[in-house]
Amino acid sequence: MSHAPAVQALVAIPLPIATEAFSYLVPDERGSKAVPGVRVRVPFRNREITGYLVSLEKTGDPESGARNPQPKPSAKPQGKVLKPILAVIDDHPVLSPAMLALTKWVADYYGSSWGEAIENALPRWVKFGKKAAKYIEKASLPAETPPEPAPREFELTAEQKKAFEIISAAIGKRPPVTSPSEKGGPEGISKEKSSQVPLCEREESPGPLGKPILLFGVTGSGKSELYIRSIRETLRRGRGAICLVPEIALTEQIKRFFAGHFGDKLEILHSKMTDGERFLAWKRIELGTARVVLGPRSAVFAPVPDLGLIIMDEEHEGSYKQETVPRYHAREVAAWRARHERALFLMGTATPSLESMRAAETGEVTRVDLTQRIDRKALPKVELIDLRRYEGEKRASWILTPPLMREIGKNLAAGEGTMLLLNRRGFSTSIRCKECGETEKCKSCQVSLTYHQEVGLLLCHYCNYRKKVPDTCSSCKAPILKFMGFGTEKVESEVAKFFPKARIVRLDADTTRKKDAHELILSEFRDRKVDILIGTQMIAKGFDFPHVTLVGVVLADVGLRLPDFRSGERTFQLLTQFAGRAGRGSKPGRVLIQTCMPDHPSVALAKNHDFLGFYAHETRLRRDFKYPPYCSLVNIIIRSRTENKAYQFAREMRDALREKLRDSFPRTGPASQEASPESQSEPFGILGPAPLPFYKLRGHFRWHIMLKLPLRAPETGSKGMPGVTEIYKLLMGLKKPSSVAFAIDVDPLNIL
DNA sequence: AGCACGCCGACT
DNA sequence: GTCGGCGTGCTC
Repeated sequence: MSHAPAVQALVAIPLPIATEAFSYLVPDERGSKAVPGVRVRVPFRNREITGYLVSLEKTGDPESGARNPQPKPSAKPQGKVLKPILAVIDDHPVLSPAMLALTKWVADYYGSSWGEAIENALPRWVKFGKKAAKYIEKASLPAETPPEPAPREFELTAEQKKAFEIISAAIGKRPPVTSPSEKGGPEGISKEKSSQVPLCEREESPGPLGKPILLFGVTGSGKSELYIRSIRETLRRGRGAICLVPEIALTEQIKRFFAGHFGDKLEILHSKMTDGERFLAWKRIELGTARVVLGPRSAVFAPVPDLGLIIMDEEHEGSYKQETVPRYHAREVAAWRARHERALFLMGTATPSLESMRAAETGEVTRVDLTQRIDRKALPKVELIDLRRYEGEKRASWILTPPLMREIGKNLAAGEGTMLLLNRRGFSTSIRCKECGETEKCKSCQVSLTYHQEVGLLLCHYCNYRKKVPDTCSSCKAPILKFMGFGTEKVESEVAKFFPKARIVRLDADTTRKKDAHELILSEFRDRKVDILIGTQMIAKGFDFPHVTLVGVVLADVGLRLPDFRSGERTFQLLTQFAGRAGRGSKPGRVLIQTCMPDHPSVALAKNHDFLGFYAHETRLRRDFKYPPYCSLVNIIIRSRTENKAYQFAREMRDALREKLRDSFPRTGPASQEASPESQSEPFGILGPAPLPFYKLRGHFRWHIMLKLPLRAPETGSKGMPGVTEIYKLLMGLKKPSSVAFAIDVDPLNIL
């Protein structure tokens, strides 16, 4: 019997397991190295794996088992003899206490294990090895950056000045949580509790200055300039900053914009960098050599010590949501992190998400408006072209109407840039049999196959299945097949046909397969080696091409009929953002939108750049039908190759959830049948199981269960409602056939 | 996730 | 009689 005060450690395991952390003994000789945040090798069942030490707890006598003075709900050694930690991998923590708390919150909110959330927050190289040491020295040196051009200084407009006053006041009134620590190392959260890690339950209400800011500024109103000044102000106070952009492709654009302002204090962080580059960047950030981090959503986890500012550009962008476990939204992670590290969270966009707009309405977020473009440039004039008026009419092209054609011609003659948008790639949407009316479909997805002329194949846009164009109909063998609909490839060939001298380039998922292709195409267009840029939504996002004066939408209705409550919002955003690409230089811009639904609010209100009008319209729908931001959604997707098994398991899951939530919903008993989304009397509840819009995808049959919960229930389990953590544990505890898989998606963006 | 344990089919 | 199929359950 040992009487020495033994030390126990909680270790998070990066596997999909409901138990959030496992207890291990810390052998005396490893005591000094075993601190929260280090990686450890531990025995796990009959193998050995790497886990993350998340906290330490002292116990009297480990052999006597379960008598913990303060039993943690998380880990229960329940009388078993604990196994010892085999080795401590790191000399210094790879996770600060702040990062441990953040990843814990991510796991709880989004329904993953703590270990998975930790692994997600760390760069790849941590997983493997420690070829590290040789880089560390290099990391503490300033990076060799080529001499940068002197930053262009812009005079702020009156509106920008006012906005900046609010922002800088918010930055100024946020002292760091801890007094700058001895080493200036990665410290983050208040000392009193920081040794015991799960401190995230603490919900302090942020004062008026603790609120995030939503910078709502029309396209071209100079948001980037405000970002630069905000970062500079943050640096001036000795604190660090993170700037998030929707896509890796946009880091280049912003980096160019930032060039000269932050010198070697700027570091880029994204997943397409090599491990070596990432390691160096990570270390420079961690050591405080670099103080400004720029990158896509994953950069929200950058280990910036004494973080003072998080910027999220194009806040409404769907790419901020991760589609793999943990399915986090960088906006929520940033908001939580900023709150707990006393940083300012600054979001910017011309078309806010309904969530952020609503938050501004309720006062959780401070809204700051920029209503004018810089230099008083006018917003481009938008013209709608009603395609129904041209129906049956004889015309040269059935894709490009005469007005659009005319404008393209004019622009070419004037030597100005033109962009054409169609949010659908490929050549033909489908090919249909003239005899029986059937279209060629993907065997594993039941979706129409799209014809791609360039590769001469039919492709499935969901699973990438490809096959040759058949000579005869697959279902009735009739030999007459007709090409239906059109995509970007067809637009390209059509434009080339009518404007043979124009230099045209296409930007979509197909032309950007190759590495750097994206940047290459864009720079060709920027350098005016190309007259017309044709593409999918990829070309609508945040780019600044001053020479573009004409912007055309080939068909605005794509996506407007999708069975997704966000389709209207997405279409409005796409049209408004795309319209904003025109007239950013000295000459005014024109926008032409071809549509069959000119009266649809998403189209009609985009014509007037009327975001507030759209918000008023859309928010009414969401409130009446109880959709976000008036409720929280949790989507559970169940899939199996065997049709019956998916459905059966989905029903078992539904029953278990009903049992669990029985008392939470005022009037929803187990007897209430599958609630329809239309029933307004019962706004909250369990919907489904229902087949997903793409019932058969990649050979899997897919069902989903939707939980409609009161706001904020995922996080706190408010109003007696279980939180996601509890639901996650419940679902993980169900006995599940191995042929069935399920995924939990909290605050889903796509109901697919 | 892995990995072992477990109970039913066609093979040296 | 065994090798091995993958359904089921557990990991401090």
